[in-house]
Amino acid sequence: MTVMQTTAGTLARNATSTDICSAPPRRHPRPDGQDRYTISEVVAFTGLTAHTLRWYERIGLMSHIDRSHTGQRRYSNRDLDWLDFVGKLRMTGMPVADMVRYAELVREGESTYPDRRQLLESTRRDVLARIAELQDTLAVLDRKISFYGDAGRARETEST
Amino acid sequence: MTVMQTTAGTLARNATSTDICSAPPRRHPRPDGQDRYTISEVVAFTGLTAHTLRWYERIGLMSHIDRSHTGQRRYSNRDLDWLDFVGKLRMTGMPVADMVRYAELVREGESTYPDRRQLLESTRRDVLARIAELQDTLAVLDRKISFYGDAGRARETEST
DNA sequence: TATGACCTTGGAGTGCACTCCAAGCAAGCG
DNA sequence: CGCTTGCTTGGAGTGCACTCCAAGGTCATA
Repeated sequence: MTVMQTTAGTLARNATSTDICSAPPRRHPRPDGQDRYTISEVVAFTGLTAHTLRWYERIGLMSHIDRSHTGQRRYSNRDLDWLDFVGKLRMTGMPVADMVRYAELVREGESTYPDRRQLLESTRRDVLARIAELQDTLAVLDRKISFYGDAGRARETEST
Repeated sequence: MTVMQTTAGTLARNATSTDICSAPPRRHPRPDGQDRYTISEVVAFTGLTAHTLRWYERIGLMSHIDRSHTGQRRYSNRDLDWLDFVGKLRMTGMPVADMVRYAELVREGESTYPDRRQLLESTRRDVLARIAELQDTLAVLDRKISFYGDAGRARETEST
């Protein structure tokens, strides 16, 4: 355990260091203690839809969200951090099923550290490969763009 | 704009410069003249399935493929180049519908150069953005991996 | 207390990009 | 000639990741 990340003057010491581990330097909408966001607030913060948030919970991508006395969801800063991380994983192209697998590992506790690490390292390799592919693609695009070259000068002054 | 990237001594002069424009330095399986590949050969070269190849043709992502006297498809080196490029576009996350749009522009001839250029430039911007996102994700992964750190050392010696 | 915005659920529907199927034609081989 | 393998077609099916719906309960404001 023992988080310890000395990332300069981050006022982020917010991670309770239980499970989410090294928290990103994210500024939460409200400080810990008042972090009981409704689903629509989370929609506003994350850009996900309420449908998607409920669906994430149903499939086990999020552990059970805290509820108000009448059964409405109340998300915490921790949940926001998790959603943030899930967003990153999603960007890597990782299938949701694999993210659920990771979430399960997290729920199982510290004993799954090696598995989690392996999963992340394999993801890391995928990301590196994808970046390489994209850079390759970029080269192709540049070649074609320069071929079409000044032919495109005529119209469209708002090209940026 | 004016891209201008002087990428060393590109020996690429093979493009007939009709439509596909600046062809990538791809070595074709057979030289021009003997390039009448069956669908299963193209499957072997590209990794796509025969289903997908036929489907690409049906939706207009490929212009009509040459046929043998009995009606079987015979792909040319040019078709292979196009599939190569389509593969690149696909990697950028461009929806198939947009690729079809590009294919239509190509079919319409030189008059669409400006539109094609614009489309590619917008794609280029998307690619750059995606690379940036991925690099961001990489940083997050690295942070987490180093958190899980040596906890994962125990088993699995084949980590690479 | 009533109006309207917000929240709940299970289950069904959507859009994308394939992916497969059945029925049938064609070529090569013993 | 029959057999196998490969190719053809239109249309239907699949899997993923949402996305929406209907029917109803909750909450803040007038």
